[in-house]
Amino acid sequence: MENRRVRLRFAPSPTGGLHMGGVRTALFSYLYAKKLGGDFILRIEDTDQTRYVKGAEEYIIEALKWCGIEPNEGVGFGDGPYAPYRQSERKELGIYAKYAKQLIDSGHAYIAFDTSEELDAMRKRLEAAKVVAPQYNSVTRQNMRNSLTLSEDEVSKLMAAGTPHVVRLKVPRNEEIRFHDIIRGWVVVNSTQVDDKVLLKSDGMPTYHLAHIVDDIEMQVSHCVRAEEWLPSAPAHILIYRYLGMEDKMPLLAHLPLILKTDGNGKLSKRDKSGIPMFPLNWHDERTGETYQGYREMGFFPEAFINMLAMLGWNPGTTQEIFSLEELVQAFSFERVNKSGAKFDPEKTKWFNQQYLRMKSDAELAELFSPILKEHNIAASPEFLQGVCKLVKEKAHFISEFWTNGSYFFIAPTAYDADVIKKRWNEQSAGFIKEVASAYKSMNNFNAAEAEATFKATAEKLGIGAGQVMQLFRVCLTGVGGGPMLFEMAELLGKEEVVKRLETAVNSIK
RNA sequence: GGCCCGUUCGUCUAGGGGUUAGGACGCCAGGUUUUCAUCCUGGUAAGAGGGGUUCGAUUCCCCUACGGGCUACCA
Repeated sequence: MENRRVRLRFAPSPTGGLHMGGVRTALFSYLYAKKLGGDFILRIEDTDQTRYVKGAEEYIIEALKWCGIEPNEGVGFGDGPYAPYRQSERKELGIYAKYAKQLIDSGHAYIAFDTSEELDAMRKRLEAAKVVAPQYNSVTRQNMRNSLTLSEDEVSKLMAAGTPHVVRLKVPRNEEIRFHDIIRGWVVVNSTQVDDKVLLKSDGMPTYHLAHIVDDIEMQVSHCVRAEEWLPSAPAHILIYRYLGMEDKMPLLAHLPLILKTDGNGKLSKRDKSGIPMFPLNWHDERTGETYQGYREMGFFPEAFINMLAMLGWNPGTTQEIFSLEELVQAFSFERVNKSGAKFDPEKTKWFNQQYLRMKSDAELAELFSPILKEHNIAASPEFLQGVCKLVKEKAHFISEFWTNGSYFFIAPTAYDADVIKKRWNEQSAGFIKEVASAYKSMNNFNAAEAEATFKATAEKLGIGAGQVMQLFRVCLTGVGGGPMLFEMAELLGKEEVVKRLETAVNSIK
């Protein structure tokens, strides 16, 4: 345990799109592994063949790549010294059966032949009898069909006949199980609360309980990081390690708090009313035909997504909120992870994206904006594009807003905000706009400062307060009442275009 | 129902026996920009309840309440 290499694994099961809670688990594991110069491993836990979803594994890999938290070992990342990293493949190697046998041989596990009908009947009986913990355990197993109640002869006979059976953990009665969690401290549970967990299913596949322990042992995993929902089964896991004689080599445990729904109560669901995605990338569920939007597709930067996720349940202990991945690696520790679940906040999530948007250079933004323009069949020079980005970035949360709020940079308006017209347009307006247009026309050096000076001079000449006509001028130029710096915008559009737009506006308003 | 985990502004959170209980998002107000947005400044708002321990408890302990998780041959 001491001085062993830091090795953390992210071990999702490919049963659907990886949601943000899973990404956060991966993130925290990645951060800790990197901080200590250890390994970050991706293991695929595909032991449930009935829930296996095609494409899920690829999705997980792509999502980790997009997030920038790439494993250095495991499925999709070049494997490594402990290959294979897919549990279905490891099962073929007989790894789990070997450990199960060891448990049976040492008297800590047994074979059970009960059918699901018999199991159901048992539970019904227990419930009817108002038994406090209706489960397969040290007392109820005495009335079931297993290698503990059947004679050796009967067992061999059933086995020889190929009778379906499972291997169960023989959990002792009334024993105190203590374990330490890095985030929660000491947790104590009485073994009477733990049921005789199935270790090996009747199809020969291990359950999660056996599989993850075997693999964590075999793969030299040092820390087992997972969501809080695993806390109740941790005592059973302690027992398995103990019976395997590996308790002293057990990974350190860290149970992460859950991410909760934005509205109301409960844990995150696939779809959320907030309009913020629950998945890193678009996820198409073939079974229902539904597509869930991803952060990537909605226009989030991976850095913003990761930053937001990191602050959900963890904090650096300072007031710093914006962290690059490298900074997170440096600052992270499980000691600063909260114990309680966190509702995630859509507004703050957008705010994070805005922060990252503002940090980008105009050239980078132009690069990101180009594909959107292409979709609209618009071509523009890099200089013009950067100029637009510079002006529109201040109020945007997403690159996509560059288009929704700034398409007028590329397409002259054909309609003018009716509210502003109604409020500001009067008998003087047309004359004023015409006057400005003609003044601009004769200018040689058309830039923001000159355009503004000329604008004001014209207003003064006509005896109009500049403030009265500014917004009107804006509407004539862009069609809308709000937007970036007015005269900067005029400079960018250029004299020709400005004059043309003003003239068009005068002719079409009213 | 049982077991486990949790509970500081609306949300994410800091702090921790004596603090004006701090920050961020949001919201509100003022200022700048003779428009809007940005930006700046300020404001709003919190330790579930009840018992202890203590000179003193948001902080430690207990109970209750509430929230969450688990209770499968799913992970």
